[in-house]
Amino acid sequence: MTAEPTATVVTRFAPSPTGFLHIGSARTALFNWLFARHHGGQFLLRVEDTDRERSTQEAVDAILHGMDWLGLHPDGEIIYQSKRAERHAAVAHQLLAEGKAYHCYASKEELAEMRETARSEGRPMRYDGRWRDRDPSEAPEGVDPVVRFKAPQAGETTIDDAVQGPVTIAHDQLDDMVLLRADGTPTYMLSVVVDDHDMGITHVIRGDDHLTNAFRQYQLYAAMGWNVPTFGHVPLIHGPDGAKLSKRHGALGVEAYQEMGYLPEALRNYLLRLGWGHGDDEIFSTAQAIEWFDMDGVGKSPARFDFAKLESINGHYMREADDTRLALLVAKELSTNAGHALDENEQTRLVQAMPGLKERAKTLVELTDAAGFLFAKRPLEVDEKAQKLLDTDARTLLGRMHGALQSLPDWTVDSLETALRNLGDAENLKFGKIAQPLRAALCGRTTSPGIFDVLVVLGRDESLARIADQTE
RNA sequence: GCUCCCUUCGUCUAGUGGCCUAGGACGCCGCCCUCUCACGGCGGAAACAGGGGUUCGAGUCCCCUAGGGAGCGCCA
Repeated sequence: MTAEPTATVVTRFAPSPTGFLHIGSARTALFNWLFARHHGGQFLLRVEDTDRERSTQEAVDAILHGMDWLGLHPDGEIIYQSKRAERHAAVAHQLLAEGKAYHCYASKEELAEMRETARSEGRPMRYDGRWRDRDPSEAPEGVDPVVRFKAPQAGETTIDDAVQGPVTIAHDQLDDMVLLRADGTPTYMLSVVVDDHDMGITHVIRGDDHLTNAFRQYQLYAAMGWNVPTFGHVPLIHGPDGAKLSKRHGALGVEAYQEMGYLPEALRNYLLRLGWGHGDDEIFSTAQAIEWFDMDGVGKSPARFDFAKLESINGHYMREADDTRLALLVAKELSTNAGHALDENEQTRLVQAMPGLKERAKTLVELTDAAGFLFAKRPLEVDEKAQKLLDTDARTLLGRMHGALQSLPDWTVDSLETALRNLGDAENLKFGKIAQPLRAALCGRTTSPGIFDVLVVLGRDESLARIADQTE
């Protein structure tokens, strides 16, 4: 792998495969993707699997699926960090040879003690550099040393962060970080820098939690004489209470959002709006998002996750979504969750009912539920509220409706509406008194799409049969 | 403990010294539409964390306080 200086902007998403694609990570990926697309650059994916103990193939798959579902397709090949350990180590050895790194033989106990005293004395908890200039001949027997970076001790570094603005930190706050473990494997801090450099990354857009890491990484770039990428540290997503995002509050994998019935474009729109703004705009097409996205629109403060707004946006996208696509999604939901595979007739009926259905649902789960009456077997299960509507008067009225509808020459919204309104007038009833019992009989519940649409979608035979079921 | 970051309606945000009597969206409340539920329309309540400066003028600049967050591993 070599640096590709051809593209002006190269971003990357670098998750560690230790679980699902976390919602916060998904947003980070989205920002990187958008930034790259906006600038006509590249968006690369690097799997940070150097922690062999915790990394799993399932997690890699989950991340890939999540990104795919959200439509965040990476450019180029996926880089696996674990496969690059030799190169990372080589860089460490180069640093060692140049006197910019050194062997450290301090034991874990010593390190712990160091932190303890530092803390009690009110100093930062740092490695004190005891092996920094010590002669290697003093090395204890039988101890495998780690390689530490010889970080500058005086002065300070300022990073002009694309999100946070200029941030300065004094060098005495940073200790000599470990580059190579005692077993010779590279640490994260080394690997990221080497990989980002080798991959030609120009913009490192990642979570806020890496802000202080950026300074150590900056020093590494400097020691190697490499160009330092632009950093952009985006604030983390918080829960509704302002604290860390908990599972209950949305700290889930994107597949969980899929299961909750959200559309990918809705989740994407929501995530984009969370911590980024473009004037008063709320809804963005992909093209608009790409056109408008830039780092200066990213907010500096952490945002709280709000399901209510996600639902609202999802409702918007559901209403806009294609009927056939929605019907397919509902069918899938039905077959996986209810074991009910729709036949061709049912599928057609579902598509036909979709315009009335999708306007009333905020998620695919609600949509599927609302579509239930279409496939219900007679005699219908009637829920409690609907049952209440079907009192004796209503049932006799249903009998008359049955009579009036039975003789209709054609079964269309117009003819049905005329017939039923006439009946209402004749009986001197408000139309609600007609529609509600009819809805209860037809759907087994008190809410549904417009009643004429329901009749048409169900068809003459099924409608009349369902009405008849409730008249005796 | 130390360092860094953050702070406009309940939430997401607009706002880059006068356009702010602080705008939009979600949510909430009321009304309208109406066959139910939604959608849609109209209207309403609702915020510049607090205190000092700078300035003719501060939500916007500076300082302090408070609150929140992150980092401080031979994890990533």
